[in-house]
Amino acid sequence: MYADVCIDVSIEKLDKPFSYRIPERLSGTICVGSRVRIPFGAGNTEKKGYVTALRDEVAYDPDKVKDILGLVEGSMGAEDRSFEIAGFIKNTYGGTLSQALKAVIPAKAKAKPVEIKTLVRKMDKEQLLALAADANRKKQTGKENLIRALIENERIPSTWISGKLRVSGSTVNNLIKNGAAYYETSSEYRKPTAAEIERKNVSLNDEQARIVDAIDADIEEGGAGTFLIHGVTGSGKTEVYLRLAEKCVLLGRQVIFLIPEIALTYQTLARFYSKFGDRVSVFNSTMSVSERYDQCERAKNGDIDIIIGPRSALFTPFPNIGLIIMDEEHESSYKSESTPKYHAREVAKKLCEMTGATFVMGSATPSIESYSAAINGEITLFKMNERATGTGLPQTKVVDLRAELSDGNRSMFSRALKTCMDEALEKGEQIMLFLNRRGFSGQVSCRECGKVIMCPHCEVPMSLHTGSKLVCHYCGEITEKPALCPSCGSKYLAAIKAGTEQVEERVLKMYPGVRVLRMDKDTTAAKGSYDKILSSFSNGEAQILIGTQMIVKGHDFPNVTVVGILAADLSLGVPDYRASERTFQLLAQACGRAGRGDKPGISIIQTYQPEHYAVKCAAAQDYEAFYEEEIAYREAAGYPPCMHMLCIQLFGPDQKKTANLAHELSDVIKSKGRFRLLGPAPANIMKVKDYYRFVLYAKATDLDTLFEIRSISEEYFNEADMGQMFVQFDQDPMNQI
DNA sequence: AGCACGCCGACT
DNA sequence: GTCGGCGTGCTC
Repeated sequence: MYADVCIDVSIEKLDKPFSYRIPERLSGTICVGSRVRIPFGAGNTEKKGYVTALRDEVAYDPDKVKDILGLVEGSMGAEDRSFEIAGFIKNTYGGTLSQALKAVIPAKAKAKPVEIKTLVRKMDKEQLLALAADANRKKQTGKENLIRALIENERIPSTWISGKLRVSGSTVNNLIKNGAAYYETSSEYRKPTAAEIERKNVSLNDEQARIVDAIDADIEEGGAGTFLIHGVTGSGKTEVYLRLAEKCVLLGRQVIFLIPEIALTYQTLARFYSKFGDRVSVFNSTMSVSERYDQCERAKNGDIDIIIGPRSALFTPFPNIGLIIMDEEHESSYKSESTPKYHAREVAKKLCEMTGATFVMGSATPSIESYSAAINGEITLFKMNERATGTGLPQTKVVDLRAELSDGNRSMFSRALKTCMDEALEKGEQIMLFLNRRGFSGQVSCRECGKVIMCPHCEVPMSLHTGSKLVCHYCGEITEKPALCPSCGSKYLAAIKAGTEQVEERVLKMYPGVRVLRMDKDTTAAKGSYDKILSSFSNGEAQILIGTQMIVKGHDFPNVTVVGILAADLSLGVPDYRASERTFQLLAQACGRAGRGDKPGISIIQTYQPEHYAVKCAAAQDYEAFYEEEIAYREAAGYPPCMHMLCIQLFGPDQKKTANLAHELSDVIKSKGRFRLLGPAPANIMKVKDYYRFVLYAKATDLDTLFEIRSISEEYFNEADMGQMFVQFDQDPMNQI
């Protein structure tokens, strides 16, 4: 008997099955998914891998086939299921099988924390410069590069060395031997936090009961149905989830409850804890390897019924999944941002098909994909319109910043917002100022008429480069920046810039002595500072909270009566076909933040584009109207979900070579068939860490065409002289890193 | 990733 | 010539 083994190395060249003989003594103990030890390479170094298939004969030269050494002790083999999912991920999103397996297997080994190896500089810079010069003289380019990197950085993670720098291990060893640097290994351990218990007894309203009954029926018959609950904030979705979970557990099946990374709030957790006690567990990315392992063991042994966690919780090895719930379905954190770039929504769907589980998604602002699937009848839609608590929606007011400007108000606060802030401060109420900073990428807009310069071919805003050139990041179109606004002729045509720091400065100038908290990437860099800022605001330690996206998610502040959205349209200008959708979601969420307590609240949306449908619909809290406009745009412009897209990203240290590779690839793809290609164009952020990035977009009405393009590309890259260049595929180009 | 082979500069 | 070291290519 022979076995195909997928070896534990995430190098594309090795991403193929290697055949091994199963020796007599092991026959019967090895099956598909087994974790095995195998001799590999000329030196027969011991490697680990997963058995992907069993077979009676091998295609490879039988004389060269080696024996499997044995099973790996104390490790989790890949369950049949994780294997199937890994295959699905690899096929759908690209990447290697071992990468997919790594994403899918929740806990690999029993103990052993992940070791992070870092190369640390030991010699002083002069000595290293001498070494570098020596290496240069001997034409040892790899060594020279490594030394130069070491001169610039005191510490170099080992992933850089093999990845970015492409320096071989022997070169590193040589440097260590010379005493130029040494390896440092470190590991991290953290503990999961326990949520406190809070009991609540809620009865369902008619709307909730109707939904629970319908989905219950599907759970009971194992119908593997997919449901979307479109419910406004505060409509009691969590209670519905709880009832469904309860039903599922009663039937002896397990529940996976997915939440966006950022929304790991105690409010939700506490409600699950109070209902299910220690039969529920939490999974999160900061947990140590052994903690993860424990969770997996508990799940496998039937010690828990419910797991709550971000997208990785999807891979909990429950024996009999009956229900997967995805809360805040539209959140972008459900998509993995590193290879394999899978989307938890699609993987969850697949998992439900495999296990006969029911899939329930919920959101106040569903993604266009899901809603369109619901409209087309592919999934079942439920609406929850009643607010369970009975409080009305907050009042919203849209302020036209162009009018403010023409009335002589050049400050970032409109008169309406200023008045509301004055009043709230006087009454001792709290204020949230939300700065939509997503569109920082240099879109050019007219300060007088609000016109944003768009690419003539792609309907995305163009970005300003080197002061005078406008570039489209989707198709590569380049034009000169016009001196005057093409729409109204104004000379106030400039890239918009605004940051939370400037806002804070202004607020302090306007209200001296008022306590202000700022929350953005800078102030939340330290671990735990996120919760700290939110809780100190919640305790009333500050009256004004200024922040980016992160302040609008989840948290309830009952004392907040004014929400100010400064420059709402900034995120409309992101070169992304999803800009309107993101803007609508953010605005709708932000508006929902005001008046969550018993006091009435007001949200003020300041914008240069008050007539834009994303702004108008968010202010009116009208999702359907927004959807109609947005789907029409996607249909007309050929964007998902009306068409599928594939993003091919090319990275390389040499701008010209990388661009050439991108062009050659484009030609190769075009020569193989009549495919719809856009680009190549420089990526949104073209140069990151000395690597230049180029992107190519492919569009198709069916996914198979895109898969075909991907395999053509992969084939091309296997034969091309890639040097230090590499490539990434992304089935959904939402986040161009 | 890691091992062997082979090429190239440096040194006896 | 030989030695030592780094680039290159292959691994069931």
